[in-house]
Amino acid sequence: MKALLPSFESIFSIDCVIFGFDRGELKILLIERNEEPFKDWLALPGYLVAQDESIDDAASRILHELTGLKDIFMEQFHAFGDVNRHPQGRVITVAYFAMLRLNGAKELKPLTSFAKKAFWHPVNNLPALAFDHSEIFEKALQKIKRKITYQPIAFELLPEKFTLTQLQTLYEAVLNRKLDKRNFRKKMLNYGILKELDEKQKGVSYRAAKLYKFDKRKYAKLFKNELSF
Amino acid sequence: MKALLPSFESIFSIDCVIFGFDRGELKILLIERNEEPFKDWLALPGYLVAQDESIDDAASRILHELTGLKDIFMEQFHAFGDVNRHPQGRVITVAYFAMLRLNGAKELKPLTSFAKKAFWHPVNNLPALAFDHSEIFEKALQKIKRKITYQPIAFELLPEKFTLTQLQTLYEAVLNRKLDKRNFRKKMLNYGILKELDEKQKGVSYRAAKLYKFDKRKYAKLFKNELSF
DNA sequence: CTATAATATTGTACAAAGTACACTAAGTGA
DNA sequence: TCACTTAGTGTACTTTGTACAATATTATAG
Repeated sequence: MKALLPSFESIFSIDCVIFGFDRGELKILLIERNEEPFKDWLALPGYLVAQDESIDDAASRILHELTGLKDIFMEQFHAFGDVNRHPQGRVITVAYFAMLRLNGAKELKPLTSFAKKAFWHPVNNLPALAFDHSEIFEKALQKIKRKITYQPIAFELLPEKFTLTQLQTLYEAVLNRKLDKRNFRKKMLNYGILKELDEKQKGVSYRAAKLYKFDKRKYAKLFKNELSF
Repeated sequence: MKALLPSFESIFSIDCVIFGFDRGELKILLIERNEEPFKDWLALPGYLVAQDESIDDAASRILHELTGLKDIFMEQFHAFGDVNRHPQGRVITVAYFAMLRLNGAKELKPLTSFAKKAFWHPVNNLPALAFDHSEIFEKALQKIKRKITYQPIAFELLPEKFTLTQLQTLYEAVLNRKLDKRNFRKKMLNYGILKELDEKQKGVSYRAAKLYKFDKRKYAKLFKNELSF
């Protein structure tokens, strides 16, 4: 397909901010770059969009190629288009985020040589990242902080069965502040979107907590109502 | 500046959804196109991004060239990147929105021949728009519906001095539902971000209402708190 | 078996915010 | 001065948010 107006052509990329939650810590997925510019630097998984793919498709493909992860639902959140954000030319990027449960200890394995490796890194103490990726990450963090207060995205980060304490720890990690235990439970249970299971936590050396599941049906009914913290 | 990886080049555009509020009606700014494709169709103001301008700068420039409007603060809200959204080739677009007061009866006058004219159109009964612009508009409308519930964007749509009834009518137009007068006033006045003036409405053939101003100082203090409707 | 250590679980009183609802006041103009 | 139109106001009730601490349960060590 021939472009119409060559003087307006730009290079276009996707960057992904993938959040995970593991042992009480919020993490994001980084790659170590294997190509210039910023060779050997840490960066968000990101690459160029081809002409024959939608940006949503490109996001899925790129994440897969750089990390091995497939079938991750990502949501677009911002385009970054400063002229000099890429040292070698004009590159506009659209950033996506996703939330991911880490329980399966999913294998991370780049499928291309563009990334040396992919790995999880705690969001606290992030090192300097390539390009404007630190800025992109910050914007994503702000986005999920807001979003967790009105949509049940937290459940995407937890294993299917979880305890209320785990849920609370996650909220605290994202919001970066302590919440009151009794009030948190009251509020969560009141929403009626948790299903209490007959099972209990296993393998802990203290009183085991009840396990819960997120009840998608009930949530769908309440969809217009928003949560707030 | 030479592009690095020619096979990844795309054309890149900006589209603007500019909301205005006039005589109780929510409106948006449209242009009539003067170029193929979609010649003579109505469309959102939008054009291509040059290689040497940031996307934010491009948005301001494009709005100015197509409508004559200057110094409008726009906020980016979504990128649209389906492969076939433009009939003649791959064009990725980033959409911006803004809120504008129409009181000054600002003159709309395209500076380029790309648009025959620019004009306000009520958001109800919008005609079919060029490209995927109807979809872009819908997304913008959803965005401001959400946003008006937690940020005082309503004030950008009203004249500097306004009555509480005008403010309420605006909220009702954006949210597309009736609100209770007493509760609305109680809530608004409670936020403490309105300054009551010594003036009254003029030129009405019934009891004149008090005029208010939005108090930016007080709002800034409360910035972390959000409104909700 | 008992004691200890660790976390799970629970309730109440108060404050703040949301909601439903209808009459009186003020200004205009005939 | 009367009729019309919109401005302006309050109360009772419900819901939600918030501050705060003691008891229950289980695992493990001795």
